[in-house]
Amino acid sequence: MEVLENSPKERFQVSKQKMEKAAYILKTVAHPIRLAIIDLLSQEEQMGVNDICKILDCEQSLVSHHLINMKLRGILKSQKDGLNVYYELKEKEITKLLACIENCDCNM
Amino acid sequence: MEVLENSPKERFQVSKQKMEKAAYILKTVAHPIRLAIIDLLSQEEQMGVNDICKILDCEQSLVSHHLINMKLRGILKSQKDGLNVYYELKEKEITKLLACIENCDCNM
DNA sequence: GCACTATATGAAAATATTATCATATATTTG
DNA sequence: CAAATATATGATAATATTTTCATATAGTGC
Repeated sequence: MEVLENSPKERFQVSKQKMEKAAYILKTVAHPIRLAIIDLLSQEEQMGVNDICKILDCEQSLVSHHLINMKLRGILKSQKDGLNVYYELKEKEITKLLACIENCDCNM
Repeated sequence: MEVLENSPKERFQVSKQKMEKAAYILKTVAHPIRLAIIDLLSQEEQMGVNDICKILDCEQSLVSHHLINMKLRGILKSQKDGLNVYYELKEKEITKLLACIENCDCNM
């Protein structure tokens, strides 16, 4: 049984923080290139920067920026092997977002 | 049995479009105020603009912009009753996004 | 019609995100 | 060590999003 309840103000603060965190994750991911990267990495486990560039038909530098940013924000991790850097999903849960959105036809 | 397969290029185009659409929805929603509104409307079914303003402690004009934008992009719908305008989720599925994100602790 | 309330609108300012380009760094190979 | 390759970096430009403010519109009650 729940005994300690938060005051309305506390509850508000808690939910505010929660929303900020959620928005932060969503923003990190709300971009076609980034979603495509996540999609690739949900199928492929690991992938080198150049492969990603080729598949997405995207400039190396742009892809690199996106990868690094997503890594910084805790969505990806990477692993170096010689000249190559392999990126990987840090948190596979994130792929559920894509599934979740696909189910949600927001009549567009 | 699937007979017609897409060519790699077609497949790429399809997935590109899918990612753009998904990103569009995610962007619409990836903001603390908007998530808070969605959260409220997942509990309350319908809510007037002013109530939302008060609960979120947010300027009327700002809230209105967010509401109208989300409506425009197919996340909300609204209903007028006298002076008041009541907003409502158009697609309840969208609340699953929040649940989905909460499960996904992207170590932050 | 006047005052009041609720909501919308639009322009401008403030911020944040994304793309591009030139170049740096690091690793491998010969 | 020079050349080649893969990736990262950083500044800037291009764009997009968010906030603010002033004001418009529209409905209610007197």
